[in-house]
Amino acid sequence: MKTITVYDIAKEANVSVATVSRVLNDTAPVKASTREKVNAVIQKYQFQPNALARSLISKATGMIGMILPDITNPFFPEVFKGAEDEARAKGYTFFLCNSGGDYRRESEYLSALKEKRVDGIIFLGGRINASRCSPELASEVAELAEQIPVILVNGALPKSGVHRVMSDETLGAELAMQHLIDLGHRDIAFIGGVADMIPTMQKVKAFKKKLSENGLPIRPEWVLNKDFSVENGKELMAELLRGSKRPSAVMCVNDFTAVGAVKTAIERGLRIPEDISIVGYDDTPLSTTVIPELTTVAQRTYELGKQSVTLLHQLINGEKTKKVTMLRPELVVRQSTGPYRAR
Amino acid sequence: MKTITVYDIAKEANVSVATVSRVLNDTAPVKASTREKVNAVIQKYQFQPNALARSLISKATGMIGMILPDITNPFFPEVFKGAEDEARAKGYTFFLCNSGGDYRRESEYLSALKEKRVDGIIFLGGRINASRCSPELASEVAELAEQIPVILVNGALPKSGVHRVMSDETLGAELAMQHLIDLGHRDIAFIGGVADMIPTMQKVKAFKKKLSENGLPIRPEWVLNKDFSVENGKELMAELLRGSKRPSAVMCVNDFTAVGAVKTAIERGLRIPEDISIVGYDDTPLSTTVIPELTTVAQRTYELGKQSVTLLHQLINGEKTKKVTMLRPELVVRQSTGPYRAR
DNA sequence: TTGAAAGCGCTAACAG
DNA sequence: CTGTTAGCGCTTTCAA
Repeated sequence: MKTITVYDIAKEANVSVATVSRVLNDTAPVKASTREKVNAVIQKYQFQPNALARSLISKATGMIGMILPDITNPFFPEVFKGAEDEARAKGYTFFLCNSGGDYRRESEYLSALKEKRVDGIIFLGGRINASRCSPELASEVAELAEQIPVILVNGALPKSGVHRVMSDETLGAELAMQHLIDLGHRDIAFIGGVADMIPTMQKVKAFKKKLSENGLPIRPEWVLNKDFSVENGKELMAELLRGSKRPSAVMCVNDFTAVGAVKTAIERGLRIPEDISIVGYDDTPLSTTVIPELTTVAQRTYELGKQSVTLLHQLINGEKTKKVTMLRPELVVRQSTGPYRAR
Repeated sequence: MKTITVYDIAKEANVSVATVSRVLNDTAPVKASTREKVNAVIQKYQFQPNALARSLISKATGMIGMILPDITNPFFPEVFKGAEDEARAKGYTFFLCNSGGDYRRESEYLSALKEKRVDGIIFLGGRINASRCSPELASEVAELAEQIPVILVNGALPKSGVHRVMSDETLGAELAMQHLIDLGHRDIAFIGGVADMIPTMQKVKAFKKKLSENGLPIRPEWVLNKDFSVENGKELMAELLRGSKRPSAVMCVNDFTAVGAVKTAIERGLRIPEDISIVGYDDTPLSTTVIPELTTVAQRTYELGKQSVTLLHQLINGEKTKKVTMLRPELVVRQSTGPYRAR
């Protein structure tokens, strides 16, 4: 089936392709009668101009690429949704690239997106969370960012001026800790996360800082990392419970590990929050799904996506914007935390 | 910054653009020394050919569009992941379009994807689940499917031969019901879903069929629909519990409503499964997150995505494929169901 | 207002 | 093996 082009329209409407283009884009005055005639033919054939050909000339594709580590982690769909809602009005469509946090795949996608000439890229996870991101990996992104607008979400690249939108995870962790301390807890543990990923490091640092500030000892055996899964939450909670003394409160790196922690605690016959308080992070839908519902830190995930697009759009239009946008997280108190009770 | 093209490469390497193209695509023999020379220049400038220009000629973009109703529902990211994993190896990139189930937005995206000349489209939710999909809405997709390969996932269009990959939801619902009946339950309710959406209808039908087959009465007040949310699960469970007689088992349209049902049941002091059995549907990650873990029906979500791409790829290559691929769901027994106990 | 013609960056005959 | 050239489908001067 022959694809129909502006030439076909032009011929049938007895005008030139230039005129067809003009009515298509409303880019120059066209006599009303001519316009109607052309539109009629366009209607008749349901003609849609080839976006590829257009983009080839205009140098704009209306496409944004989003690279993220794991779309099955409910945090990311929320970011995506925020981004898409903001972008749709502006006429963008999204490439979604699931990197699995794998640097190789990130590179492949970066390259593919560049070839496809996306107007901008939103990058999450993977290398931009690594505490020691290799110079090659970093400069790959930094160099790309000089050709195509790039926004880093909740991450950073060593000595590169790439634009970022961030949730203040240090503050978030402090909020959670302060809450626990206000409830009278003194024996607090931290579980989950990857020790050399920046978000984890920031949280651990805030955790320790809050302990110190309040004259509480830091017990190394109460700072357990591994990954971000429910499974890991279970394991680490079990490990905590194996110790001679058990904490009265546990701060978790995210909602997944918090859920795991809750499950293990309950299995072991502990009541939450009477026997042990647990706080999550991210405020994913998961947190209201568990029993008891999770006290957690909301990092305004949706907003993260939205802001990224707003910024990206400004960048694409050549406007100057601030390098770092910091979003303020909020503590959401639900059922999994309660006052300290002496045993 | 000037974008560099094959001409720049050609000039610097002292060859013609044709030769550059040849080494780029390995489409005709090139003398080894020439090839090296060209490659060196390509390396030097980190040249990447413009995919738009390529696609304009080749009539293939390596892009697949996926339209789905709600990326924050964990069912869909899983489908996406299956699709992407399969597609990545084949060199495709994905447009992800979140329709919100809104027909208007579906149409907008359909149109945008067509303009962008995607190689194929995977369509989920929205109109293809409506029991009475208007002829215009249906033919919009059907007509598009004659120009671009389209796969419908877990849905259908009235009298249209569009290719589909489906999970057998009738069988799935029967499996769940049989399980409850085998456990000795006779007072079974069904909650959740939208009454005029096909997946809900199929499940309700299977639900009723199983009751009849086993000589059990169908109580209209025990078939409650509204939507697919956790909130709705809570509400409908509450309504069930308000009745004079309460069911000993509840089948839910999906895991969300099942979680809601579990929460309300526990709040009301019921033990699960001792006092009431609850079964979900979809086997989303949610189901292992709740306490007790959900007995549910796995519809092999990941596989759904994977198969869609396999099929789409065949269609794109002009191969003949069967119109309907039916995947067999499986019952996953966990903790939320148990034998009937007389009260 | 309108048309002719020159590209956008690349591939693919067709010659040599 | 390699170069010339004509497009792919559209927009955009430049003239008329």
